[in-house]
Amino acid sequence: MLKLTKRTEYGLIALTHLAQRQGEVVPAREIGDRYPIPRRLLAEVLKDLCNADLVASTRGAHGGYALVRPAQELSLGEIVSALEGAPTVSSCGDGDLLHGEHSCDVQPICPIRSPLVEIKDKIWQMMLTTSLASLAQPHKPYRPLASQTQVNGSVKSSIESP
Amino acid sequence: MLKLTKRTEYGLIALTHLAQRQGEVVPAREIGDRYPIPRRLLAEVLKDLCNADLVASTRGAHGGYALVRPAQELSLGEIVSALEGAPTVSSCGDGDLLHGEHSCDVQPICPIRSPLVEIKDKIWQMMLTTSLASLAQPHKPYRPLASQTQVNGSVKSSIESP
DNA sequence: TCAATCCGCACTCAAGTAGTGCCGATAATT
DNA sequence: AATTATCGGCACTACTTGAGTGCGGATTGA
Repeated sequence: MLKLTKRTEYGLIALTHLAQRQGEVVPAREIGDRYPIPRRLLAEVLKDLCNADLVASTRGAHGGYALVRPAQELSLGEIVSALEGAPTVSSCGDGDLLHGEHSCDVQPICPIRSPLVEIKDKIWQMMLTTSLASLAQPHKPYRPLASQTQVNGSVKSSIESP
Repeated sequence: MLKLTKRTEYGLIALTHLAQRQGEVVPAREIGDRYPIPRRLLAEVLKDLCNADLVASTRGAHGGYALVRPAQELSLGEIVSALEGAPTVSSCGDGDLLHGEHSCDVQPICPIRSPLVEIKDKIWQMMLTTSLASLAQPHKPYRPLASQTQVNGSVKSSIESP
């Protein structure tokens, strides 16, 4: 339903916490104490981040986790990719579609493949160009993008649905 | 996992088809014949689009569906919202968060709420400013956004994951 | 040795998604 | 009036994914 999972949410919280103690080795327990995240799940998430080489783990007493790169160089895209895979948006178009390849059972007459892929890539690009550091900062008020595919007026703002 | 559902995919196919016959009343059967979409599911999707007043239905023989507005004035956001609700991205921040309200069990120390909401809104804004008409057109090659939160180099391009 | 920590396997439970069946209501055609 | 093509609504099954948990083993510092 186009939403990020709890895993990602927890991962972002953990990474943000690690970012605040850059250079230090922080045990998972400390993070679990500070935020209402199920300990066991947090461990799972940290393991994934470790496998993706976004954090480094130290075992044994006084062990824990640490960022392998400064938060400015960690993109949201990498984090999401590590925790739930790259966003796909549509079921077709998961391959290397920017260059014309595809495999989709609605093909070859599927009229929406390429545009949907374009949307996927927009989202993905945004994530790749958003750093963990920028997430940890207090954010600026939202400012709509200058979009290239404008809708002629009459865009409803009744966005939320039950 | 940050993807649109089949319902939305089918809906976009159907709407694109309707857009090509703007003004005409097209039976669901015609759409079902042209694309490998389960008939029954397609009917379900069209019903939802009808309830959301994106298409109008005519019953009886020679009945069918038609767009209520030209495709240029139909936003992707409206369509997605009709078929699967507005994107939430994070579990917290589903209310009117642009103006400071929130309810989240990780609050008040959740360090990622606002930024995640910001991301959600970026995605949402993109969908609201993308028209159905632009989806139906052959798309231009992808061009990265000029983003305001650039990552310092070293953004991996190994995007796809198993 | 002991305690704190990470590591790995496997499992339950709930929720969401995909898809289907059936029959009634409506309306043009004959 | 009967027929046929179409939409409308209810309810159901099967599958996939997500959230969360238990347990014991391996590693390392004190």
